[in-house]
Parts: sequence; structure tokens; C-alpha cells
Amino acid sequence: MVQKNSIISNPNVSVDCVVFGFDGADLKVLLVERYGRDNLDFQDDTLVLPGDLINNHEDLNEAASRVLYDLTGLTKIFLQQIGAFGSPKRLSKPKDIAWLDAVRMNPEARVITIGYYALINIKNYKVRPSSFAKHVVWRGYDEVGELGFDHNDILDRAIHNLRDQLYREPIGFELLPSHFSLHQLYSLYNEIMGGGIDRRNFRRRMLKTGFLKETDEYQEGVPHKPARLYTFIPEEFENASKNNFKFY
Amino acid sequence: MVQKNSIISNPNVSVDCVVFGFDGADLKVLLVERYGRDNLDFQDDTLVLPGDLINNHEDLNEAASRVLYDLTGLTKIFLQQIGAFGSPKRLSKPKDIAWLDAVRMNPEARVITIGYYALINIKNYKVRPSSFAKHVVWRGYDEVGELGFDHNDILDRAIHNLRDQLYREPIGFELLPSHFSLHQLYSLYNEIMGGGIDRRNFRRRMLKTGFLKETDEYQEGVPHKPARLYTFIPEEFENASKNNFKFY
DNA sequence: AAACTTAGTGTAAAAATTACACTTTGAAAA
DNA sequence: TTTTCAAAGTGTAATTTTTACACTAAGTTT
Repeated sequence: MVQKNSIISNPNVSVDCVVFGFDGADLKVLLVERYGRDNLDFQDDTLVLPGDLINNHEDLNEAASRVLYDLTGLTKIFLQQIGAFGSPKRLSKPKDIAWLDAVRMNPEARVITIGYYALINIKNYKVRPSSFAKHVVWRGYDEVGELGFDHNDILDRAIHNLRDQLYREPIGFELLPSHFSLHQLYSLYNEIMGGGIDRRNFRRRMLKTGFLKETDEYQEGVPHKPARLYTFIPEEFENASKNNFKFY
Repeated sequence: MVQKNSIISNPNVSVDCVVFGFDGADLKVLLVERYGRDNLDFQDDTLVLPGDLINNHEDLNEAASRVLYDLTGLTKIFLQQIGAFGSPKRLSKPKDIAWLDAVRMNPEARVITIGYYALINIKNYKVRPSSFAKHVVWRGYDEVGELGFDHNDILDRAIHNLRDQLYREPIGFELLPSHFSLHQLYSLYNEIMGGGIDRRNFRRRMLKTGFLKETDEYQEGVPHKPARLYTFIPEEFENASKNNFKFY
């Protein structure tokens, strides 16, 4: 068991990240095939959320950022904690136990995990030329099957939290390029909220918030009238948040 | 150091509970003077949230329930997790270190805590005839000063979460007797939300939800017109939640 | 030039929200 | 017994927000 100098991982606490991306049509989740931490030969075909034990001198958010950096090469990813998952049974499926036995220093240890969700612009994501690369997959949110450990629970809480926040904080923009059409924004909201949003009303409402600024740019390479692109102005959001303001 | 048979506490994970109560006028928080876990002689005058290390075979919610049971003798308390607090510096104030040294088996251990908030009907609470009793105090939310550890952070998240949920889930009723006047309910909402709610509009809105049922009872012992008492019907809330429904 | 595809736009009806003040009722005091 | 006090209880009109809904505009491809 290799352990880097002075980096001591805590046997009892981990982080797991639900990484959401949006490809223009579907909400996607980044999953990894279960692999060995310091023993990459061991692998089963179970999909899990990316995660890791925390290091002892590391903040929780730092641990989550580290996991995401290792996975994507991206820093400054939007990250939000969604809570702790600590059932004593959370690691007790047979395959989970087998994996822990093969990979963990003390496979019996009680592990509490702290769940996060992350939002990334899927276009920025490149599979890293690392040991991770061949084990990573984007899955449509609806097509995620059974995950290892209690990761379906974490995913449930993540999507719930995401929906909850979508109209309260300007998080949707994290999933889009910095310049985007209102149609892209609409599709994103409509997809995440499960459909049924009126396109015209949505457009009006969003423009009325005052934190979308139109640019001089237009969509390119589309076989129809190109849409104007807009950009999100964080300062205006802060501004609007102070006064009365209703996002939705 | 006494340790009950087969109950092994995990050195790295604790729970802390923000216990809210409402006395009819002010939102209160239950605080304890810092005392020794298995060494009750040690005590400083710092106030902290009630909490404890979790036991190794115990779920997180169970741990929080246990803490609350030990403190209040109450079971079935409303409990909601508000997240994990894991800064590596969270236990590093001098007095915090002194306390840990005096009380903990391994005072150096990295401890992540899982925060909860609990809502109790303050009238049901009796100081238990236990070692806790003399160290427990209700403090008005506005009068909570500096707490030990990072407990002010936990309190901040708790109040934020409470406000957030107040109009989404029927949690306010947890703080009231089972039969209550609309005035009590109003005061509760107004106090928690920081004031400014219109009394008449509030009353109409609450009655319109359909999950308040009027009883034949009236306030007693008040030197003015006694108010009719109402009761909360959970089934009607569920019902209303399914259809359109807006709480507020 | 016609066909196709998405962009972009307005209005009227319904519903929800807000602001606001007087009467009722019971208990206590005079 | 009458008066006073304190909170209970009640309605409306103006404003704002939300909703439902269908056609024209513009650029690309055939």
C-alpha cells in the first residue's frame, strides 16, 4: 500500500461528488467505474460517483475539489455540499465489501461520506490523460442504473438540491458556455425541472431579472435563424438579490 | 476513561444539534455549558451546542437522537440534518484545545461534525434530573454570544435552513402545542422570519391551505377575548402537497 | 423560389398579493 | 353594572404576477 509522504487519509470520512453536465438536451452525470485507489489493477464494473477518503489536514471542500481536479483537470468548479451520508450499512453490499477488501487499508472502517454536487460546462471537460481516463463515463440522468455503495441516495439528494436551487441561485449558468442563447437556457431549465415550462413566459421572465445582458454575438453554424447570445452578469444578480426581486 | 461495553465511539465524527424552542414570543436555542464526556468534573463556562462523537454502529440520525434524548428525555423529536462541518481548524481555539485535552481520548483527532437542527415544543421540555441538568440553558436566538468550537457557524446554517423550510414544510407546528391559536402561529412565523408579516393576510392564507382544522376549544385564562384553537392535519398537508398548492 | 427550422414577439384573463381599519368579545377594573 | 382594556376576528379594492396561447421573421437548405 503506497501512501504519499505526510498525506494521511482519514479512514472514517470521505467525499463523493455528483458531477452534472448539460449537453444541450440532456442532464448528464459523470460516473466512474470502480477502481483501486492505490491499486488501479483492481476494478469491477460497478459504476460509482467519483470520491475519495479525505486527507487529514484537508478541508472537506478541498477534498471534493481535489477529487474533481484529479478527474477533470478543472479547478474553480462550482461545488455545493448536500449533506452527510452515514448509514452503518452503506458499504455492505457484497460487491462493495469485495472492493473495500481489495483496496482499503482498513476495509472494515466505518465511513461517513460527505456528498457534493458539482456543475460543469460539459464542453470544458476533456478526459484527462490519467489513470482515471478509461474508467469515466457521462450518463444521462435518466439512464443511471444501480450504483455502488449508497450512491443512488446521494444522487437523489443531489438532483433534489439542484432543482431546489435552480430558481434561487444563478447556478444554471455554470452548466452553459459563458455566452449562450435563451433557447439553451430554456432547455436547461426545462430539462432539469422535468419539463412543462412555457417558452415565451420563461424568456420574458429571465430578461426581466436584469442579470442577463445581450451581446452582439449570434449562434453560428445552425441551419436556421441564429439566436442572439446573452451573458450572465453576477453583479446584477447580487444587486437584484438585495432589493425585492423574484428570480421566478 | 470509562467506556461502556461494545459501545465504541468514532474519534473522527460527531454530531451537534441546534435545538430550537419557541416560548410564544422569542425563538430560543438550547445551549449547554461545556462539560466532560466521561469526566463531568471538567467544565469551563463556554457555551456550546449539545453534541457528541458518534458510536461506531450508530446511524447519524440515531446519534443526534441519542444526544437529544440524553438532554431532554424526549424521543421522536423533529430533526433535520443541515450538513457537515469539517474545517481542519474548527477545534483550534485555545479553550477548545484545553477542553479536548481534558476530555477526549485522542484530543488531536480530526473531527468532522454533522450539524442538525431540532424543533421542540418548549413546554414539553423539562430539565432532566441528570448530570446535564445544571449545565443547560435556553438562550434567545438574538442573545446567543460566542460559542465554543465552530458552533456559531452551525447555528447560522441552522437558522438559515429553518427560515428556508418554514414555508415549504409544515415544521412550525413542531414548535407549538398540538392545539394552538392563529395568533401563536403568526407570532412564530413572524419571529422566525424577522418580522413584517401582515397579520390578516397571514391568517387568511393559513386557513386557505386547508391543513388547519378548527377545534371547539378556546384559549383559557387570558384577560381578553379568547382565541379559537386550531390543529394541524398532516394528511391534509400531504394531500395539498400533491396537487397545485402553495403554502405561502 | 420554396420549404424548413428555430427565433422572436404581445395580449387578455385569471389568480395572487398587498395594504389597510373597524367591530366583537370576554375579562378586569372602576 | 358600567366602563375600560386587549387581543380576536373580519373584507375589499388596487396592484402585481402568472398563465395560456399563435403568428411573423429570418436564415439555411433543397
